[in-house]
Amino acid sequence: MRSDLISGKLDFDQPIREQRLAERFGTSRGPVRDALLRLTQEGALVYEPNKGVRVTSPLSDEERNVVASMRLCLEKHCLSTFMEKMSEKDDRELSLLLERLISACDRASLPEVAESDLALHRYWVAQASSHLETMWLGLSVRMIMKYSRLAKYEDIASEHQRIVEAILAKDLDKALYYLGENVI
Amino acid sequence: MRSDLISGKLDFDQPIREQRLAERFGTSRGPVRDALLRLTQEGALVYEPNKGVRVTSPLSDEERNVVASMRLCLEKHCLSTFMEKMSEKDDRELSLLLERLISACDRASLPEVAESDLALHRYWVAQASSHLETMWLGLSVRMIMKYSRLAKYEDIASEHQRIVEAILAKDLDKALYYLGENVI
DNA sequence: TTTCAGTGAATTGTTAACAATCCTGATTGA
DNA sequence: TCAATCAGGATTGTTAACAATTCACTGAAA
Repeated sequence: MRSDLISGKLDFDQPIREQRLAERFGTSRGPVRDALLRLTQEGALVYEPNKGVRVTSPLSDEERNVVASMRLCLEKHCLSTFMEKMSEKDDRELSLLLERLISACDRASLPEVAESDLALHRYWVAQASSHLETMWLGLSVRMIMKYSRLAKYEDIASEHQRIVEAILAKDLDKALYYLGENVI
Repeated sequence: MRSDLISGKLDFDQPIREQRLAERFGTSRGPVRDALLRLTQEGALVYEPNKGVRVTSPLSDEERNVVASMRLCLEKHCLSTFMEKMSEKDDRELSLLLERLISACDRASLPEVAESDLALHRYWVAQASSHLETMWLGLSVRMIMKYSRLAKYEDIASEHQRIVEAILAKDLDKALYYLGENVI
C-alpha cells in the first residue's frame, strides 16, 4: 500500500475505502484500519472523522524546502555516527542496496526506484538511531510523494553511487557533501 | 493518555495493557488500539509485534540536539509565515494560550505546563501549515518527554512571555531570537 | 542444582456483526 | 425552477467473541 502511494499510482485527494483494501489483501477491515492509521501518521494519507482517509495533497515549494533541510540535518547526523562504527557487513549491505537502486533506475520502474531510494537512505538512518528512523520516515515519505513525479533516473543512480562510494572510502566530508546535493 | 506520557507519569519501558485502558476510558479495545498506534507513530510509545506497546526510552543527548535543531528550523519557518498573515483573532488566541501556560506554571502542575507549552507552540505551527503540524508533533512529543522531568517553571513562563510579546509587537527578528532560546 | 519441556493464564491479533454517520438522489412543496 | 426534506445505500466506528502468541510457573530429568 505504501509503495502505491510513494510511486504516485493514486491521485491526490482520492478517497481510500477500507472494504476494497480488505478484499485486495485478503484480510478484514481491522488490520486495514491499522495500516491506514499508520500511513496517516506518516503523512501519506489524511484522515477526516467519519469520512475515512484520502491521499494527501503534495507539499508546497516552501514546505518542501523546510522539510528537505530538516531531513538533511537528520541524515547528516545519522550518516556521521553510522560511518564511525560501520563494519564489513555494512559495506556489503550498502553495495547491495545501491545495486538494487541502480537496476531499478535502469528498468525505469518508478515504484521500485522510489522504494529502493528510500531503502538505501533508511539503512544508515536506522543503523544510527531507531528514534530518528521513525521521524525520518515521515519526512521522506512526504518528500518522495512530490518528487517521484518528475524524476530523472540517471541522475538518481549516479548521485547515490557517489554517496555510497564516499562512504565505502570512509571519506565523511565527501559523503556529506554528496548527500547534501542529493537531498533537495 | 498522551498527557500522561508527556508529563512523565509512566516509567520508561513500562508496558501498556489494552484491556486496562479500555476499562479506564469506558470503551472497547478497538479504539484503544487506534490511540496506541497513533501514540506509537508520534514516538511516545514503541511497539513490538505480539507484545504490545511500552513507554519509549528517552532521547540521548545527541539525538535531542538533532531533534531540537530540526524543530527550531520548522518552527522558525512557521512563525515567519504565521506572522505575515495574522489577525486580531490570533492576537487574542495567543494571549489566552500564554495566560493558560503562565497559570499552569504558577500552580507548578507539570502535566498542565507540558500540555499548554505544546499548545502554544502548536498554534503558530498549525496556522502556518497542517502538513508541518503533524511532523512538528512527533518532534515535540519526544523532546518534551525528556525535558519535562527537570523543568523550572519560572523560566518557562518568562521565556514564552517574551516570545508572545515580540509576536504581538510584530517584531519578527526578536520573536525568532527568543524562540531560538526557548527551543533547546 | 540446573536445564528444559510442558501447561495454563494473560495478552495481543483478527474477525464478523452491529451501530452510527455520511452521501446521493428522488420527491415534495412553494 | 429551485430549495428543502427525506429515504436508502454506502461507508466508517464500535463491540464482543474467538484465534494465536507470549510469558511465567511447575516439575521432571540430567
